[in-house]
Amino acid sequence: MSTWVTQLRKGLMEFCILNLLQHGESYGYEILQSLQKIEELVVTDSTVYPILSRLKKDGYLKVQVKPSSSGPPRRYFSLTALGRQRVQEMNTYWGNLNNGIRKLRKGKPGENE
Amino acid sequence: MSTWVTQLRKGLMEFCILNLLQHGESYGYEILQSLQKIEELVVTDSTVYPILSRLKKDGYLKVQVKPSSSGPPRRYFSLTALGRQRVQEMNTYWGNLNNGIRKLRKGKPGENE
DNA sequence: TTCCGGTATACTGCTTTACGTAGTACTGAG
DNA sequence: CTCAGTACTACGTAAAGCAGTATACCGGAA
Repeated sequence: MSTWVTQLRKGLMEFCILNLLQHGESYGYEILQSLQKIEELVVTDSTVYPILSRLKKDGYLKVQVKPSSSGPPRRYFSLTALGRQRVQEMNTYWGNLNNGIRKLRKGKPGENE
Repeated sequence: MSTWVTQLRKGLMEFCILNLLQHGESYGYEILQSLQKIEELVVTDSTVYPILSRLKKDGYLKVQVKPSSSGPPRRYFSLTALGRQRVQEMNTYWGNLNNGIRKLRKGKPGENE
């Protein structure tokens, strides 16, 4: 992966995972596969698991372990209230950021106020 | 600045600066001020200068020093052919990335193919 | 005139943080 | 026993940002 993309992803994978979990609980391995389906978001498990731990530690996710009939028990993660709020804020910021960048591309900022 | 934003910006500031320079040459201090005008892109000079050095070292920018009547000489940066190509690619990637994230938010990826 | 403070302009060292590679480990089915 | 499913960790790397440095010019005070 180009080094730029690696850098660009910082913070972004966390953002993606939180957005994914808005659709309902999921576990690491499944999240990983969901992300594989979008070319620009392909990641490895060593990226996903640390993010999940971090988000849990910070109170954005909660875990519930459930047995799997096809492997070790799954750790299902779901958003806490704090987590839902966080995604909201992140989505807002992401939108603004995109607007900013669009402005930047259109013309020098300040030329349109 | 929230730590998330700091991380999110990795790779992004470089992207922004290259896009800015598509409008014509500019020097560090001026680039800095152009970015200040967009709330989400406010940055300090200690972020901008290293990026400019890096981009020059990698052949994406070229420099031309010109005297200033109000301070030390300015180092004007402008895109090289390679640089122009790079911005192009980055913009494409950025567009795809946004699509991917939009998909992620709409529904679990894979549910719409 | 000389000095001084402020602004324009440029740079660097060090810290912090997240992604990614590589490696480990355990469970259940065939 | 091997393979897929599932989870985790150690370590290296690279970019953003804080804090500090340095130089050129200008306008006002002494």
